[in-house]
Amino acid sequence: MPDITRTGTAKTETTTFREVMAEIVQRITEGPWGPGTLLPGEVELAEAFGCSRTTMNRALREVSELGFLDRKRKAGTRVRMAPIRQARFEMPVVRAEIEKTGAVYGYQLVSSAVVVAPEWLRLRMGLKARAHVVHLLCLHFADGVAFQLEDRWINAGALPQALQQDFTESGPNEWLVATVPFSEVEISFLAQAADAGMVAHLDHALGDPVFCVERATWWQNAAVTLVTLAHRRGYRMTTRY
Amino acid sequence: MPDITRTGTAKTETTTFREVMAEIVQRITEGPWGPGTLLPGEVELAEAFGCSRTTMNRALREVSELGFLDRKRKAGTRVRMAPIRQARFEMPVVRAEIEKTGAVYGYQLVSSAVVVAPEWLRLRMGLKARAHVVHLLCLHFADGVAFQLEDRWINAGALPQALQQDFTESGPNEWLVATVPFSEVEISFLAQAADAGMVAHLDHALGDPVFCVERATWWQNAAVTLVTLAHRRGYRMTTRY
DNA sequence: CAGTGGTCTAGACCACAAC
DNA sequence: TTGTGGTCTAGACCACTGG
Repeated sequence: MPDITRTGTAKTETTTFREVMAEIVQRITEGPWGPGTLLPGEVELAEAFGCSRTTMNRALREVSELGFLDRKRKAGTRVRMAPIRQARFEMPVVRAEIEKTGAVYGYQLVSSAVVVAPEWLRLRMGLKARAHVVHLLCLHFADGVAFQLEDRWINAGALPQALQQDFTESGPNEWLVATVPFSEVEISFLAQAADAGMVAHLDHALGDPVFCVERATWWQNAAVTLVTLAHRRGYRMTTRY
Repeated sequence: MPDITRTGTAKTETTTFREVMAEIVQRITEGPWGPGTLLPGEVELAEAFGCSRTTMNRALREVSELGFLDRKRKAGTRVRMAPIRQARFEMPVVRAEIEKTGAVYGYQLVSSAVVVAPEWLRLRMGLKARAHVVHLLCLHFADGVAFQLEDRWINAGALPQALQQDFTESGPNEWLVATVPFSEVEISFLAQAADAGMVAHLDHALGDPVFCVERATWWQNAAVTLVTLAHRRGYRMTTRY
């Protein structure tokens, strides 16, 4: 057996953990390692693949993160009976999402007000009684056609700068990500019946099914903002894996 | 903020990469490393944190995967101006989703038929003309209440066993994941108006907004199955990060 | 061209969990 | 108790890319 190890200058390319990953995935999806198979230990695999245990460990760890493997100490590495079906959606800023399709992005502030938080919002975000919030309605256009209606609440207690901010030229989202960049987020996808606001600004009839994304944001345990993004007819959020 | 530190009472004197991660994330979110900051090199950081460069590399890599950092050779490691907003949804098998809430899972086959694929399906999945498909309607219950309506098409050309399979006792999903375990998947989320089938089996009125998940699956470039999962009223798909 | 991250290695100790 | 994965280390070479 010729020496294939890393220092060799042979034509055999160095064994990288990505190659090992690829081989493992292939053995799982097409090869001999069907669902439920118990894989050999790391040491044995490393020998068989001609790499160090460290490299094999990384390969197995990453394949595991892809959802194919289940790893437990002492129990070993086992091919999952069913892969972990996890969908990963990138949530770009609306502007980027629209411009990526080649369309021209447009923005319009529909309404802006400072109000006392309604009760449902206080409960939803954990606000104090009589907390003041900024309530915004904004429209995002793709090539002049309404694409998304943004209904946003900003907690003025946590973010008093929002009271002074001017949202007539650019949306609150872009201002927020620059101001409160890293925060805890809860995202929901849901189907909603079109209300008057959506009918007025999007191409919907009253009661039409509307695909909505709701995003609540906290920063250092304080509620920052809650936003509902209503999309135009036929919108779908898609991903592959 | 996700809990990065190891669960349990790790008391080791050695600096683990999770601790390093936690510290880095804290410096980014609350500390001195605001958006745009250029971090010191790995070697310098490793010294400062009292760990090896390998460990620091792993910590930085994982923080980077969380979406906080942007790493480039020669350019160095920089704090992102805006975090990568990505939502990650786990898509459990319905049974698991229902049983996780403590409810009792129930299943019922509504209808089953072998038909020639309609044109829209042929186009959607890339099937040959006159391809035969199995068309199933199934119901999933939580504590006896209809939870999800499954409208599934299976390509009999790619999966002839489906023609013999009996789906009266358990759903096609569980059979499929055991038969075609790892495949390429396209998932869409959308809002649909309730049709007659949904009205008949779920608690919907005609035209009600229904949250649907559509999943198309291929295996080795052959279309396997297309399924639409219609959910009951008020269903939301939620995730935190 | 040179600096930074990307990765590999060999060896070691440890934590968890199955037996 | 013991086997398996989890992780750390020190040192090394390499690949990409900014200046």
